[in-house]
Amino acid sequence: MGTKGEKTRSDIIACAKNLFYQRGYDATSFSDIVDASGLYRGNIYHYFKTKDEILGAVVDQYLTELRLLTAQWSAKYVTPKERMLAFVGMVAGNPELMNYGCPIGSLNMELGKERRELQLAARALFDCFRDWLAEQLLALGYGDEANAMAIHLLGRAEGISVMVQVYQDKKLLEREAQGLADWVRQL
Amino acid sequence: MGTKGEKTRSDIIACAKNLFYQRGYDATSFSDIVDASGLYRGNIYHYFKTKDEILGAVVDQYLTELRLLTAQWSAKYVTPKERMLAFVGMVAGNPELMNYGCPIGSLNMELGKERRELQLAARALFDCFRDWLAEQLLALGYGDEANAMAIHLLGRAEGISVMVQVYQDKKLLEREAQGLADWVRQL
DNA sequence: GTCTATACCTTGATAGAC
DNA sequence: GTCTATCAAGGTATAGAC
Repeated sequence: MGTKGEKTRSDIIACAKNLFYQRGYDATSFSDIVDASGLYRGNIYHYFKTKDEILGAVVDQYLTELRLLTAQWSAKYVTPKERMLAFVGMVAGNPELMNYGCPIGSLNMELGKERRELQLAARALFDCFRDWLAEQLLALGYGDEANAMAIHLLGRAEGISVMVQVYQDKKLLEREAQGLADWVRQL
Repeated sequence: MGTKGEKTRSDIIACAKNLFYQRGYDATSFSDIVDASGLYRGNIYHYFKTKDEILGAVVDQYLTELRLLTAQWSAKYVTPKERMLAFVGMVAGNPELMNYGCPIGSLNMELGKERRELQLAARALFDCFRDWLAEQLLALGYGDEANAMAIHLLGRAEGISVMVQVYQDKKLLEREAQGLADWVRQL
């Protein structure tokens, strides 16, 4: 596999990732990806036979990024609370939420509607955060509850994403993120 | 306007409402609505010129239902807390959340992606719940915060919907709904 | 690995007979 | 108000020359 091919491939993935996030998976056509990438139809078909295949690669790309992100947080912050606050900070400091919502949440919701095979792959992105958060909660001394608490935290973050996207209100984001940070601190 | 026409029209709306919820707005084609309704293409075009028009009618239909629902809660329950618990109970007792998520939330998220004109109409559904919840919080003695608290409650409910749809876990729904009910009780 | 051309299907939308 | 036939546009998918 040559270097040029790898670049083309990753360009396609980056383009599709953006479009899927900003327009949604269904609303993005194969042609949209062709246009946005500046490549030729057949060239893209050389790498991916179907749109679903591209989605698989996009999810893999997300997964790689999320693993890197959580690893960086683990390296940068020492205490479990600081680490979880880094997660909350990511939500609070993401103004794109107002325009397109949470990339992971919106993708899962869309695929969760009668496309469960595809959603199962996208669910791994939630698992990634959930497991990392549960690790921190275990370190804080929570035992069996750690997993449920991690899902609670994730759900709160998703709820904030939804409301922020619906009302496009920066104050709302700040206020709710603050509330979630408080929840982490009182653990 | 004849009775028959009214029935046909409401049949179209009911069909589209179902499909939009179960598959999503983009994933539902005009032909899907034709097939599901059992009517003929041209007949549907007689009532609605575009798919967007059908969406508008579906949103209106939701709005009518939500207003009826909150009015019924207001009539059935006396205290503000009981009323808000009725809202939480609706979330807890809705197993369809596992399959398709929150109808209002998923519709808004989908339309919120570069289709803001359409999403603005769908936002009214959130406003309906928000205003009614804020009323209850005002009655509880919360002043300026009532609105923000109503949005917090709505957001929590949306977050639960997302996580339940993603993990399709009934225990998760029960546990999180319980937590939300506790939050209402401690107000 | 790059690019052109095209086949074929589904989409939203319409005109007009009944 | 009901139904049929059809439209142009845009969709996915593919073959094959370079």
